[in-house]
Amino acid sequence: MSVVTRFAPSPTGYLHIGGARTALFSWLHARRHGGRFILRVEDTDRERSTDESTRAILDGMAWLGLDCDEGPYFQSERGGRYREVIDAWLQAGKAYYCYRTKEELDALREAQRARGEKPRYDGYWRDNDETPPAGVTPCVRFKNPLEGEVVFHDHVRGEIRVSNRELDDLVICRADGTPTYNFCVVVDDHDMGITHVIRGDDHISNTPRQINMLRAMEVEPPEYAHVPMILGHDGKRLSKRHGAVSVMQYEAEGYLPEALRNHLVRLGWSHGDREVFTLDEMVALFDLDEVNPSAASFDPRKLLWFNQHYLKALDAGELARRLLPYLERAGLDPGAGPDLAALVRAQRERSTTLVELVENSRFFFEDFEAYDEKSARKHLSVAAVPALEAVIERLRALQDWSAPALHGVVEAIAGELEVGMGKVAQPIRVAVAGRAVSPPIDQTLEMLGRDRALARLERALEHARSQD
RNA sequence: GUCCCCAUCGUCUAGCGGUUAGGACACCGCCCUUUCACGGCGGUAACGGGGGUUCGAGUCCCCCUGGGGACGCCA
Repeated sequence: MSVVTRFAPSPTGYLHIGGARTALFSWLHARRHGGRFILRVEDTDRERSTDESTRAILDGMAWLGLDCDEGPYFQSERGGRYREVIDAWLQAGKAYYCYRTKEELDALREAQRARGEKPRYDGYWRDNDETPPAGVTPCVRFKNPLEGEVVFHDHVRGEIRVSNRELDDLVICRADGTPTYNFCVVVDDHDMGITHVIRGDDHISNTPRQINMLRAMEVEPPEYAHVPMILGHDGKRLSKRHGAVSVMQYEAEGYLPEALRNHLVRLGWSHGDREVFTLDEMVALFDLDEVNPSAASFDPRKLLWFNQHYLKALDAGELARRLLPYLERAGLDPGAGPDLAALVRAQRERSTTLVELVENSRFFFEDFEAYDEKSARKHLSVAAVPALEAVIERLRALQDWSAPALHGVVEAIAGELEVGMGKVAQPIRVAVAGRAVSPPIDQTLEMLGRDRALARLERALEHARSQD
């Protein structure tokens, strides 16, 4: 049988790290087995679901390269089908109307808790012939089996057994007529032919109930894999306090999808000593049965390392293309600077994100107001005057404005002045970049261009002369 | 409170009864060097505790501790 997996987020927020990892595992499992991957939006809670969230989730999936073969399906559009099953169950005695009010249920739960019991519905309206109270609109509950236990094999946890006594009769249809989550999942997973349910382990306790409902539909349950949660660096549940929790926030901060994907896949899954995986390699190697059952913490520093790794590894032309929006967002004109592929090659080993790369490269695109104070004091003092004078003179005369020729000039001047390369290169660097950090000075000058470089050198010479 | 789950360096992890407990990130040192980086080399650092089983336990079992999850007319 061909594999069908799904990712089923509820549109009540953006796509966060945990959801993205679940989606990735689900996608990988489908791809690995040549199956299909379905996206299903679980928007039965109309109060909390928003179109904006749906869009954010779709954007996040697209950015991560997790394309779906079917969907997105929306549960809000499948009301007829749910109604049909509910009516059938009511008819067959597999479900019943419950007239318990919210207040009664609260009191019941409170009493149970006070007695040290697990709070659960007491089954009052199950097989009850009493006349329904007037003025109460009932909800519908599923008749969970009273005896026996549910046993299933989980691909990451192994065998899981839960006694039906632990389970109560869950609401499948609210008083307002809308179906609830656990019920919709069951109908959808069956209708859509899902073979492997891959989801966060916070759903593990829903699984026995869902299996019971699947049995009520007289179908075999799919296979399950409950993947561990991702915790923040402090070991607590991931939240806004841990910085960027939305996948698209990482995009905004200049991370590459390759990096986030790679970091995510290594959270809970490994393949020997290997750290770096291309998408194709993940697809070829990923195995649900190798997923680690314990929760993992998200380490932003490792993500940074992956990001720089891909910055160094990816094609410079491709990265140049991806750099465009970041330049624009930074208020820079991509046409006002050097060739972008060359820029990427020069800056990627000293940048960890695209945003950082842009900031490190600002001076190539626009003039700066002032020198970095510390750098200017150190490198643009009167002591730098002779070197700057020599540099300006020689560069004016230089015919071939290329890195090798520029390198020759710097080297020659250092030799003539009998000083180290740093005594010449650093003043030039501060003069043209405004600070003491930049790519190798010959490359920096070449990319900057003759006119810009000479103008900035002259300005720096004036500055140096004025220091005392 | 009740039920369930998890447990190797700070973090991600390898390990699947016999290992000097390996790798990666981070950190520290050295080298390279015109800056910052990159790179190279080296280093610090872990089996939560207690009982078993076994000739032998990080690996299997139990308890404790710690952490997490679930207990909605939320998903």
